[in-house]
Amino acid sequence: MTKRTERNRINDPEGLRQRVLDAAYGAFCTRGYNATSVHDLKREAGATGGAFSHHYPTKKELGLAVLETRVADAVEETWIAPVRSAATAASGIAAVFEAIAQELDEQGTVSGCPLNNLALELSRQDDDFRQAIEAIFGRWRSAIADRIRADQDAGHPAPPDAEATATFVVAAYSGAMAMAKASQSAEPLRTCARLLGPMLDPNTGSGRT
Amino acid sequence: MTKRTERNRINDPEGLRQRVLDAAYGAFCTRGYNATSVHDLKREAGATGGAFSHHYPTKKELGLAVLETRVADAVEETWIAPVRSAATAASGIAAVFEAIAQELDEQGTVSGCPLNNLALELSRQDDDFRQAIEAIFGRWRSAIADRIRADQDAGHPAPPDAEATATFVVAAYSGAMAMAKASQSAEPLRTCARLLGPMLDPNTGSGRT
DNA sequence: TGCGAAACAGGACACTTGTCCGGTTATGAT
DNA sequence: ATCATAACCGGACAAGTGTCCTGTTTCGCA
Repeated sequence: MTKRTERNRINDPEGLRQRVLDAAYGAFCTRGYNATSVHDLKREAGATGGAFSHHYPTKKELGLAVLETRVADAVEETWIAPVRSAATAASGIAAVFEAIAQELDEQGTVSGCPLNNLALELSRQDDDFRQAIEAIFGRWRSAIADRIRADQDAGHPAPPDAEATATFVVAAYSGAMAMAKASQSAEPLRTCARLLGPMLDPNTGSGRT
Repeated sequence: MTKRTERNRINDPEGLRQRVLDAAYGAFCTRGYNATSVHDLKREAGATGGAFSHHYPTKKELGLAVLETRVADAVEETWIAPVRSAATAASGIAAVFEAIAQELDEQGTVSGCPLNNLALELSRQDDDFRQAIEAIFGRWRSAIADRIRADQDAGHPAPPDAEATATFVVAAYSGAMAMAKASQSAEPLRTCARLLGPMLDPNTGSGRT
């Protein structure tokens, strides 16, 4: 009785899992976790109910998977790797700010920082989410702090307190992105990058007065 | 035959409206807009369905009312008024950071900045929300910029670009609060306040090296 | 005192939410 | 070829979602 359906189905568990993760990551970033229904995700990922809940039994498990894979990777690729491989912490951070600002200009709309979006929405909703988010924030901050310490050791001009400065950089970026989202403009990002620069490289501080 | 019910009902439209606003403000701050159902709000505010939708026909209208009254007032009271009446912009901003950090320590949990929470959740969900949020951000930033300009005019040590600095202060606070929420600790707030200080009052910058 | 409008009561309404279930198909090891 | 298991199908399910509707009660005003 179910003979008439397409008889060339193949199992692709990993592929389906990735499609679901991609759909969920995109939806969570633009619409948010609570505003996204699993029904929408099934449709966008092209997954049936059975397959969906086979891989991700609950929405929460999917959310954690999105955080630990997609969101963590995004932070790694857009922040950690560029800062680590830059000439100095100051130049690397400035480059990241500018790259993201340009990206926002190109695509016209501002969805905000994925980590920050989910952090504010889910930190108090569930402690498992909170811990996953805190861990990503921690790695982000540590990567910047490591880079500043490397500058210090190499004799480059660098702020004295690496850990505190790293916290400050992450905060300035997160807040700038929040304002950018509210105004749908990359301007707050560029403004903050400009004021952050002299702080990271004390030598360039007294250029304009 | 509804005679048996309590026959001493009195109409208190303004009081009910305030109770609903209070309940909604509290719920939106701690749980978020989308995670809060109107059913919960009815119960918490002690309002029946009829009364509720008489004053706030849709959830969106209630959300906008919460933004324009409660959230706007909160920003006014905790940020704008203290900064305006402080001796200098630097001291006022430092005092606000510390006051909020102490408040977080006392109550144990960190729900985050109400404006920021709603900004990230609703800015892309509905443009009416976005505009209301952007307006509050604008007033917040302007108040700080005005205070910096007043310092400049009075000959106090002050950063040169008042508008940009104001944006930076709001961003640093918003981001610090996001990290505070993720870590459930006031420490990011204090760290950022400490690094922000020398920037607002250039004279205290070279104290420690 | 009467009357129209506002305030409120309480439930109906259609729809969506997330999860679960019995059955079917594919796949790898034997 | 056999068989256990993972992968997948498609719909059922109860509980909730936001909104609306018909009455009833209160209240300002003439």
